[in-house]
Amino acid sequence: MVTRLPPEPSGFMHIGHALSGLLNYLYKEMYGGKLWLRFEDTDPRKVRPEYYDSYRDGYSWVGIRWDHEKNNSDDMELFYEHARRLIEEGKAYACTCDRERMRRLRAEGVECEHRSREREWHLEMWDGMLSGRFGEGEVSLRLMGDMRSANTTLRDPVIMRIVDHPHPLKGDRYHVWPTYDFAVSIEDAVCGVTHVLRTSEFALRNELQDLIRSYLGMPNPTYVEYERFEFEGTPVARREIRALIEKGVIGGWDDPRLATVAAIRRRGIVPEALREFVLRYVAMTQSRKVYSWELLHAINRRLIDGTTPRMFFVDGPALLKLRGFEPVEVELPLHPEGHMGTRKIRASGELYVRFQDLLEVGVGGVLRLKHLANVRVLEIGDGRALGEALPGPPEPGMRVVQWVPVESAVPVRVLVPGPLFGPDGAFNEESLRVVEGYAERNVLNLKRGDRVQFERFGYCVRDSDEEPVFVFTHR
RNA sequence: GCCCCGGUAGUAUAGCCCGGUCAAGUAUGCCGGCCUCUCGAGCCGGAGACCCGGGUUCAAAUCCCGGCCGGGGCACCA
Repeated sequence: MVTRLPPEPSGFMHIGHALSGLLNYLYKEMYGGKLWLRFEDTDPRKVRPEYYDSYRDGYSWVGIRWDHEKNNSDDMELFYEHARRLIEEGKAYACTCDRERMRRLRAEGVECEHRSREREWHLEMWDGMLSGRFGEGEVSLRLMGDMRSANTTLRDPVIMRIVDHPHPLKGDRYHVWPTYDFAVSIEDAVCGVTHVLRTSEFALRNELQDLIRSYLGMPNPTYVEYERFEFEGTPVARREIRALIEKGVIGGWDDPRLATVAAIRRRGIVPEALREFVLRYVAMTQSRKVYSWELLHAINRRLIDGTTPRMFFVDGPALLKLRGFEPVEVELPLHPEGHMGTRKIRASGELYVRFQDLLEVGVGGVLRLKHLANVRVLEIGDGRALGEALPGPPEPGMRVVQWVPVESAVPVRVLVPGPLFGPDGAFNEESLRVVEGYAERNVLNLKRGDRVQFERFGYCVRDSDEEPVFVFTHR
């Protein structure tokens, strides 16, 4: 069994590519087969050199290991050879119709006069294409298909066309490029691909690609189609994302609200979570699916929980002064199960706690400063309060809260991404909330990419080495 | 407009091909409880679905027909 990953290096890799890649990888692993990474880079105008690596990195990151790699652009001579053979055998012809006319005739199912020209003329035109005698759009090579087929892709599609634009890898060495269907058909056969697992927008092309191969005497693969993967409130279409970036609505391709691999990685999703997600929730059915992020987040949470240290972060802080409190240094576990060691915090009589907690406990109420002391609230003012430390251990029923000493508090910002679009398709103005507050000093020991769970707030990833800025992963 | 393909709880899936064991399983989310010095983890319990209408059959989520709804394709892009 041989499967393949066929990315077009023309934009950033997103979660859909990762999921689809995982499906191909997992299947070939299951059957002990081979996997190809093959770049579909036959449109010189769209391909950008930096995206080749973006896919290699992305696939590697999710844990995919491929057995072979190539670029379609490496096989230009092969495409030329097969194209010529098709003309010689009367299976392809040169056509000088302009784009508009070709489109109309194909829609109407009508053959043009070029189709019935003599073979020598087609051969001569083909040679002319290769030698640079024609400019872009003047001639193209078409497959002898079926102009009356209900499947419109079979109506003599163009298989080779002239492109006057340098290719990022090949420079201006080639001016005649294969179209997608021609390149894929040949490459899948050449690579020995036995199973094509892909999204269903290609379904109509199966018949065409099989036809091309039958003309060339090549074997066909088995096709398995499934719907594209969408996630709630998150656009995946490149042009849509590009528009958002250009409008300045989002920061870039790794904006944490996005579903690009760069974004979910930055946000703290681990690759194992994606793998488990595929096994558990992804089915190769053709029904429409819009996954909710919760499904992925729940898996991710379980995976990172045991190895993520806990720290204190107070959002919506209020200054709490404690009457009669002796400064102490407390040592608290980095993880409730105790296997991650401890951290220390020196606490004095002035602390930040969540104002909301104070309000909910109310004057006269008692709350527990976790691992520090019980406190009776004496007064609550505007963003400040006065309390009295009580001796003794925590008692059942007390609200246990996080706290940060004023003198060592680190001002922290947490970027909390939400859905970019609401269910009605309207842009979500609050898609990125910036939560400000104070965190314990120990957060400064965290490096960019390190995760923490801010207790009673959620899992976060440090986003910058210079500043204490975090990205919210999930609850 | 033409051509394909789908429709199981809020979400994603299992079951459908080979009709009965499905008064429909699982996960997540939600609600309630237990546990816990986090609103995290863990444990227990609860509510929640076969798009609609016909047909075939002793029996239909499963087979057939129609309708409705949804998705995709109709480039010298991939």
